[in-house]
Amino acid sequence: MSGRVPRGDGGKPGRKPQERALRRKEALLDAAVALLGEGGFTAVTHRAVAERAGVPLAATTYYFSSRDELVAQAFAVLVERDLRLMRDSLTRACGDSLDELARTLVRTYASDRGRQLGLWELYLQAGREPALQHIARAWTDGWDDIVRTLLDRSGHPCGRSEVRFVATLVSGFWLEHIVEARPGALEQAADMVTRALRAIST
Amino acid sequence: MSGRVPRGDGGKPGRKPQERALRRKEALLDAAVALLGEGGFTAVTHRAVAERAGVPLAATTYYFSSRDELVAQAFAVLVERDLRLMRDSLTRACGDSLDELARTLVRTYASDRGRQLGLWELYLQAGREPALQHIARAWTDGWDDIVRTLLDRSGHPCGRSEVRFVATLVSGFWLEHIVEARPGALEQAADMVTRALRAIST
DNA sequence: ATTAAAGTTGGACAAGCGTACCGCTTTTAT
DNA sequence: ATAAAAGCGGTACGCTTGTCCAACTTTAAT
Repeated sequence: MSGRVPRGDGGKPGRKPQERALRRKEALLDAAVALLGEGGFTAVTHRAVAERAGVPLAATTYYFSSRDELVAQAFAVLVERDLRLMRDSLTRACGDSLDELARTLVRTYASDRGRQLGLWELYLQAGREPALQHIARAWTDGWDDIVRTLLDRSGHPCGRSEVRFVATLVSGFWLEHIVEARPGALEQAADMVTRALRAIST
Repeated sequence: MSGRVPRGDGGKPGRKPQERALRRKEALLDAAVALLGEGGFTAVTHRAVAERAGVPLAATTYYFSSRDELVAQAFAVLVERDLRLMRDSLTRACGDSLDELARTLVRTYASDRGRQLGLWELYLQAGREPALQHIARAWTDGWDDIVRTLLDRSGHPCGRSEVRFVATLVSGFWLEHIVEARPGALEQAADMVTRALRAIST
């Protein structure tokens, strides 16, 4: 038999993967992530991903055993990148005042609508596919962690419940803004978050 | 030519639609709504809807000019039913205490996971398809209205911002619970909502 | 040098999809 | 009665999809 199954990750040593192959797999994931942001879940097809990554169609089935696995890995990458971007953006500018803090929280969420839509789409998909569950939870946990760090550093340390409170509220406003794009929603959200912060800091 | 286009809604009088046809269209919408809850957006195909409704395939294209329109109308029906169910359930049991109010708010959200998943799925889809925008907004507005009514009747009247605050918070917790299904999430959510209500009632 | 694994690829397959056609029956206004 | 509109539905077209296969080349351990 010829070379099937690049690495099920749990088998015998065999040969070590070649560098070019790793780059190809990465390119495929990048393409999948980009497509997911542009056209959503249904846009991530084998052919579209392959063409975008500049590789032949058959390469997609060589590196990913199924479409579900490709989508799952793309979801994981997307979550990882999103959390890092959010962390970087939030830890940089960090004012002391509650109002400024709220404004920073809300503003950061407002970048790259397509990517965020894709992210939420996959998050929702996790409600039906158990294989995506742990990635969805990792997103929530990571976001909670960022909010906690931010609150701590701003001189408003608080418990788990309060963190969940702020994180969920911001996520909720964010989702609404991404989907409905109502004018002035961002400012209102910032006001509400300010109020929430004031509520938990007493 | 024979009978094409049942009613573009905006044309000449022509003939009035027959009763059996209306029931059929309703059956198709019911089937679409059910399928959307069971299998999500992608499960709503012409063939699946037709089979479910007990009508031949061609009937779906007769009553709906395209799949997008079928999905859009199913979305509208789903929103309408959801809001009514929520309104009925909430206005019935209506305690006075903040804690009881919060618990009622959260508990009501916890019914029929599949239907809720489908609803959120379509809501998110509205972020990409402008045709769905007004339905998504109707859902948000309707939910806001229910929350306002509930707060008013419980002796905690408040302004628009405060209503948005509570509505978004509850929706956020709800969405998390539907997707991630973490144990104890409902109780935590109720506590947080209680805290939020206390924050806005002072 | 040999050999087996890994990587690579064009092409094909069955299945499912949205949609359109067109002959047919039923209703209804005249 | 008659004709037009509306309802009806079997069938098929063209397309996209996920997945697979068999042959080929490259890599690396022996």
